[in-house]
Amino acid sequence: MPELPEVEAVCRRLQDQALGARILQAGIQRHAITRPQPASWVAQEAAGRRIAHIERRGKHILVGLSGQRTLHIHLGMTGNLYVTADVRLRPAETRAWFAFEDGRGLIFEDQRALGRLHLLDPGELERNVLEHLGVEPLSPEFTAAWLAEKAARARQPAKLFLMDQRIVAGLGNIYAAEALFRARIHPGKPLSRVRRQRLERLHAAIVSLLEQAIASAVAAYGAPGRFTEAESFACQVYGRQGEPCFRCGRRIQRILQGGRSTYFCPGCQR
DNA sequence: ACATTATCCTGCACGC
DNA sequence: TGCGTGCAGGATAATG
Repeated sequence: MPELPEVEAVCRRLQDQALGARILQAGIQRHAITRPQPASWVAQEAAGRRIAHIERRGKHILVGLSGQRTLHIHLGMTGNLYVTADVRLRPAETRAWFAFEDGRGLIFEDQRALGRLHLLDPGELERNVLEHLGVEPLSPEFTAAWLAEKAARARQPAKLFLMDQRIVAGLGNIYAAEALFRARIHPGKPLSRVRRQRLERLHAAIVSLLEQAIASAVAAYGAPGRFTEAESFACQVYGRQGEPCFRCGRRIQRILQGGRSTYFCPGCQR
């Protein structure tokens, strides 16, 4: 499941391989991924443009094209975006492809097809994407003081706070759970009831967790192929229901929050 | 106004 | 063996 670190790894690789390439032709294999934009329109509009810059915002990939258009891609649960040596050879789960002049191409692969791809003008990019995203957790803006200020008004469970992309952009189910474990905060506890010292610990945990995860995601993503959370990062609570906590030995529990699984240690997180 | 639930998708694990 | 069911979840829409 691509969260911020995996998306960052994808972007760095694209910056290495796709910058400057000109899109000769594009194809959308699964029309639903561009909704509500017509797939044929997206393909036609992308053709002829050059890849000028590539950025990440939260879990969103922004491929800046010539002529003030941005290819906006969200990988969803199972998506992957990479440059292939021969764009004529495309895997079955290809949802969209962008052929370069030199025969290479950009492939958007997505098994479950929950990912999205749009072609946006600057106004749409701002209104449809950027406006809805909170602070970048690895930017100077994200400080312990900033988190404490937001936390003071946070009434929802801590896990839901961390997963809300409008507050902090980029954390998903795995890293939210792991950060709370490291800060020893119960996922159901509103952050408004968490002491300042714990919040500082949470801030530090988020930053160090993401930095470590980026390093391993970049390393794991060196060769073509996909990554998994297991490859990119060693989880201490996620997916470990019933197994002993590495710190206190109690069994890791799984609960549902907002219809999603949350893993935590009942001994360490109170 | 807020919180919970359904929806989109596919593959896989599971039980009968 | 095979089939149906449920589950995984990021983000948004719809519902209560």
